[in-house]
Amino acid sequence: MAPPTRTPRAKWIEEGLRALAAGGPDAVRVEPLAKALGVTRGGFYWHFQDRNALLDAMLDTWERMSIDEVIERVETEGGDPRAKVRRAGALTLSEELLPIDLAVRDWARRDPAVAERLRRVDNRRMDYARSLFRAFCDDEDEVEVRSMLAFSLAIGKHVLAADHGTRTRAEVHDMAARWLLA
Amino acid sequence: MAPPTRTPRAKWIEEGLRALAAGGPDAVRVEPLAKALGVTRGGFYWHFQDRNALLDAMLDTWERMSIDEVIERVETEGGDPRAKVRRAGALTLSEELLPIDLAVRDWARRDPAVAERLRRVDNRRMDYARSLFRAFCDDEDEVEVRSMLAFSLAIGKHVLAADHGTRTRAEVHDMAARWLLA
DNA sequence: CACCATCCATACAGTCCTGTATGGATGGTG
DNA sequence: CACCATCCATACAGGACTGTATGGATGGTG
Repeated sequence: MAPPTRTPRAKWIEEGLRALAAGGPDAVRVEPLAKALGVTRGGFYWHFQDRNALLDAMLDTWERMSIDEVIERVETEGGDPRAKVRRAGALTLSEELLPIDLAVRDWARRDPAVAERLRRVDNRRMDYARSLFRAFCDDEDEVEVRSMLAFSLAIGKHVLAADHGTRTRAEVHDMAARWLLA
Repeated sequence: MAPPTRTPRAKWIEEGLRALAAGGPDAVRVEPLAKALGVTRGGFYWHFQDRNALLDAMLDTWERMSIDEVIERVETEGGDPRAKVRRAGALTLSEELLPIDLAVRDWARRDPAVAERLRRVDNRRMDYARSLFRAFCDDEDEVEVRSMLAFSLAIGKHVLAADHGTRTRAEVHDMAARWLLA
């Protein structure tokens, strides 16, 4: 019923996400992917209609990975709301997910379908952030401002290229996070 | 001495930046650029050694545009520090410069030379932001945090895809900015 | 052990791009 | 008006990739 496939669909998607993270959507090319997997393109067109079908499948798994799994992990681990905010930020922008997230974010600027997906994901993230901030912040405007700033800070941490003099980026990030969670 | 050149160097750079903003570095291709300018590639290789030389030249002019010109304009217009912060943010992420900035930021993730340029630019921006925040904020740690958050917010404003319920993005951004400038 | 689902290799036609070479065209300058 | 700097068109060779077609190979199942 389940023969041990050699290069199943998921492998192509995984390698595709790696390529996306490293070089953007234009770097997701069937031939190099096959080379990276040690095969030829032969099997690819058995799994996928064409290159676009792979791109779609990649976005599907990304959507699941970067929302459902993150929220689930944060909730099962528990902790107070402040800890959860930090944990959710750390998880969604983990070593593995961060480069994909940034690549998708850039991609969304030129592809409306990708933009729509990103909107869904960011909305769920913001909803979750709001729910956490509300636990220790009454004013609804302030909840919105803090959520927005927290999200911006999480992105900015990885996207800004500036130095911070004697401080490290992590130190500044931590001070800013403390400010937002006060 | 200066014959009215038909498609001078600057035209190629300008069109190249347009392509960069629209589709990232991979979209900066000589043939399509020529088509957009209504000529063939004939003249391109007279101005530039190769495609990479154009990319370099584009980054040169971007560096000038997005720092020197912005700071100069903010300083000549004057105003109090809080107004200057807002003005600098609005200018560096103007309709014209924003998409280029985001494209360069993404590009920097996979090209060390671009990353180095971005670092130079972001450092000058942060230095300028710090100098403005210091005008109404004594604690040096707080200056750093506010600068970092302000910069992150400016990026986040354009990069996050979430909605804000009944509020608009501009309203939330304005509330957040007020918070940071308090 | 025959069969069939699953996957792979190879070859081909077609597209789009790069960089180079070469021969103009155009218009201000001396 | 001849000249020269500046720019353009065209043609060529080569590279990387896409999608399709076709003929296997491999291994669990009945």
